[in-house]
Amino acid sequence: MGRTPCCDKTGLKKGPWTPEEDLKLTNYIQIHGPGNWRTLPKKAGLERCGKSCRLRWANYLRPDIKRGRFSFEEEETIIQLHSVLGNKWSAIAARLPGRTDNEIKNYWNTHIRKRLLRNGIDPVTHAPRLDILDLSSILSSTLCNQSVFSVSNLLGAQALLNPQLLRLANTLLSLKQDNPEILLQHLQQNQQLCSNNSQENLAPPPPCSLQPNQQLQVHPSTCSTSTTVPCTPMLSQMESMQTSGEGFFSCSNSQETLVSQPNYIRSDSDPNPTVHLVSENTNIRSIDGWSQNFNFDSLRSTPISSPTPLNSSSTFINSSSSVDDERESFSSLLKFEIPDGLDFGEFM
DNA sequence: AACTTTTACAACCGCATCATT
DNA sequence: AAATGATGCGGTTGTAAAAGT
Repeated sequence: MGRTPCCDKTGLKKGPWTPEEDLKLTNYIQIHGPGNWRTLPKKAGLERCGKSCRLRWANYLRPDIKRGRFSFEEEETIIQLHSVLGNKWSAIAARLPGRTDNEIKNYWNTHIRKRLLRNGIDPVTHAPRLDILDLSSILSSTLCNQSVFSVSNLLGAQALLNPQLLRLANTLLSLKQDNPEILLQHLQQNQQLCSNNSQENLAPPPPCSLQPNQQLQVHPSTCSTSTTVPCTPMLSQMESMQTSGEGFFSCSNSQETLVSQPNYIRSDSDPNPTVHLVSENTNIRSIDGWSQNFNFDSLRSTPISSPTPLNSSSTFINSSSSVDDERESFSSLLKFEIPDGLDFGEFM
């Protein structure tokens, strides 16, 4: 069929808008309204295509646009909405007053997406990335079945791209080599636990208990299907991960510090659908309705001394490091709700 | 200080959808 | 019902500023 271009582009200006152009466009729209975008440039005395004018107005000149940095609440709302809506930026923007789809899209691509990736979360699915998930699954499965305990099993099933995960696997192997009897002893315990758990699958897994100098004590809640990460024997490894600031697991030998990766729960019975971020190791139902028996320890370590209240995002006061880093630390701990007006039926 | 690389964001482009004729 | 036009959307690009070497 072939369509004519939205406007005759010959002689039309492209590129950044000048203040004069902005003024012309703003003045025109304030007096006449946008009307027909195609004819607007001519009427307003602009050498731009209508599409360009519309975009400039919608993304930059509109008076109700809120400029400046995204707040914690806005950012978390974006993440939540994106987990429900995907890349429907206009739909997301419609729920963030004063923000444009373009702005949200840019912010997602330059900030949020990268942070999620850094934290081991797939920004598309909002689920933990497979390479990490697989390792924990493999470890759990392996500890439930020592006959397959080998590096090749640890590493062969999936490419483990994260060097820290490789180190973790290596630590397990070292433990096997250096203290085989201890490992065996605990593997037997774990097997027993596995079989117990397989009989009482609904029981919540005991947390990764940890005491100074304690030896391997792993509780894979549901064996191979669980992603519980054994943490105790790799204490030094974990601690080094923690201090590196990039740890995927959170363990401490002074206190139990287990922080879950955020999980999304949709409350189906609620007339106003609400998506919660929870930080508990529990069987939950995700937004998509698929069962997410997900028990993945913190993707980022959170020191015990953290001054931040676990459920408070809005009351946190920026005190030292960069805002981004703090957001990174706390985003997994936040609980918030999608605005009441959100109708999921719209998107399904 | 100069150069290179990275980051952030405004703007563009092509396509899809809706409205009108 | 089909053709055409207008608008909106999302992916991508271009570029200025910042950061790093």
